[in-house]
Amino acid sequence: MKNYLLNIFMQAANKLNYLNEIELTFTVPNQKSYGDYSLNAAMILSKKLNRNPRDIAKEIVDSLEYDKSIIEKIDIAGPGFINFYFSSSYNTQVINQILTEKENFGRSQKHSGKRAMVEFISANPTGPLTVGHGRNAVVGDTVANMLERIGYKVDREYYFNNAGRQMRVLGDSVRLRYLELLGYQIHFPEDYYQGEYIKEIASMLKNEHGNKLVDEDAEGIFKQRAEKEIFADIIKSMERIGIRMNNFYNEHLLFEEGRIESLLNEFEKKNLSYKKDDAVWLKLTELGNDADKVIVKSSGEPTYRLPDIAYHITKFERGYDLMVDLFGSDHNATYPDVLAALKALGYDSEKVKVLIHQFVTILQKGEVVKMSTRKANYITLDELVDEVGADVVRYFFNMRGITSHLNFDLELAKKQSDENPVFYLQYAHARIASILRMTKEEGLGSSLSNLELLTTESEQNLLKKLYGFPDEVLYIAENYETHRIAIYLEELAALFHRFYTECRIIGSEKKLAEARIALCIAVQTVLKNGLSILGVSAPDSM
RNA sequence: GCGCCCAUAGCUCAAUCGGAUAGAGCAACAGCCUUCUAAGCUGUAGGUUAGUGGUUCGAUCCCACUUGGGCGUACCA
Repeated sequence: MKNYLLNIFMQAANKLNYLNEIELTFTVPNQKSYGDYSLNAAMILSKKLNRNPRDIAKEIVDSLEYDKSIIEKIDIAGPGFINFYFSSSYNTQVINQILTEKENFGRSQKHSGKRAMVEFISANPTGPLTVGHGRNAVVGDTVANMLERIGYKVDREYYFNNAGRQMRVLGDSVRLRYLELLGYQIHFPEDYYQGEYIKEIASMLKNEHGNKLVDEDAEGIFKQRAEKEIFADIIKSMERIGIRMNNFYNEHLLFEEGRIESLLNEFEKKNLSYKKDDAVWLKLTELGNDADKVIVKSSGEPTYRLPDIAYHITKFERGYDLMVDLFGSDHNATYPDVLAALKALGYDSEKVKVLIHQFVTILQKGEVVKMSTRKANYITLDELVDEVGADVVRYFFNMRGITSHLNFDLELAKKQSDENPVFYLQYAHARIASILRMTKEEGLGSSLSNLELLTTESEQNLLKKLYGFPDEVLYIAENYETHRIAIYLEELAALFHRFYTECRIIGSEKKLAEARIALCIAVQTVLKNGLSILGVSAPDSM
């Protein structure tokens, strides 16, 4: 539909030059009486041309040449909106398209040939994934899914570091628990990892090695084993909600390959760093940021900024056209440093898209749970999946815009699991599957030869909604607005449920019944395609 | 103090570059199953879009200030 409009406007632009000067945005009005698509160009132009918008609108409409069997009428309304009404028989053509393209309906080749990387989760292996990580995990995977739909070849990557103070503390936590199991008197510091999983790992080591490890230090087998077990756990948790990484990038590799060293040299050579108080500072103020930051501490250890920059350079070197980073809001101060440094080094930092999602506030018994992996005060993602299932978890985190703070009331999530909107979508899909089973028994199949019989309001509304799907996917993917897939699907499901209530298939005249079956298949296909972007299953029965 | 994000119906959230009468779900109330799944449908009620000013044909959206909240602001990651 939109493409047709763009076509006729391209022709009109030959006559009216000013149409070339603005971007034409066709929107779906929020009120049906304003047509299927609406254009506000006349109002925008009125300022530029200093003319009455309604006069401009009339001039535009008069210059359009269109097929009356496609566009039924064009109105000028309000201050100068141009409203387009498509014919009902044209609307039905979307069914042919969907039934031909099937799972590819909604895909676009706009960005084919390009490679993207989505970096997400990136939690260090110090403990299980929590509900807090869940939002990052689900949104990251969904962004990756969306980019794939618009043509990108996407890699999912998890960046982590297994060095540093936190990991030393982790190793020592396991060591102390191990000694404790062997009957030693220990003092377990408050700022050590308090979680049960530490004891479990210690217990494994005791079972396998007896008391042979008493003289080992924290950094050796204790830390290594902890990392291995925790990672195995993290990967299992990810798999439960359908996430599979292409690569795990260990920060340590940056040191091994000498990238940290050479990056430091490059900063020095380009006069972007200086020494002060035994530390090395990056001249971020000269690059437009607020303050210079330390990249190598006086102890000789680099701060996280340096490997972060080096890591992003590897992404450029690996040839990605788009690099998406998904962070929680606690990182909102760090990425400008990385981007500024990359730019100063000559990389096109526009190719890096940083998405910051706000935190999830967990409410348990009406109170806010402050999550801390170290203090073992957390609710794991696994516990949540056990409680409500993977589909609900994926849908819940995909339902809202990432800039919104998200309240997660655990009691409510459990109690209302039956009323979660995800079931509304899945129910629509299952209902259609059921219809298809029943109609088959009645000897009815789908037919595309009498689609023009689909003239009722609920049928027409469904058709128009279906038409919008590819545009919607493209828009959402290019703007990283994952939650709008959920909104679209809820609207589609609502239109279907209404259609279901108003329009019967079995019992209708055969030609009409078969056209309606075709419509059902089209709706089912789009529901399934949309749900698969979200990573939510589309059941055939519920 | 400074920076980023947020404030919309009782609750959780939408609103496609600034568009027409701000929409859903949940909760509440009133209806709809001898016929394809009632996990559904229909209707009612619910709003000074935190507040004040500004920009213009038009502001939930942009700007300024105020109030309230989240996260940062480390030689932690």
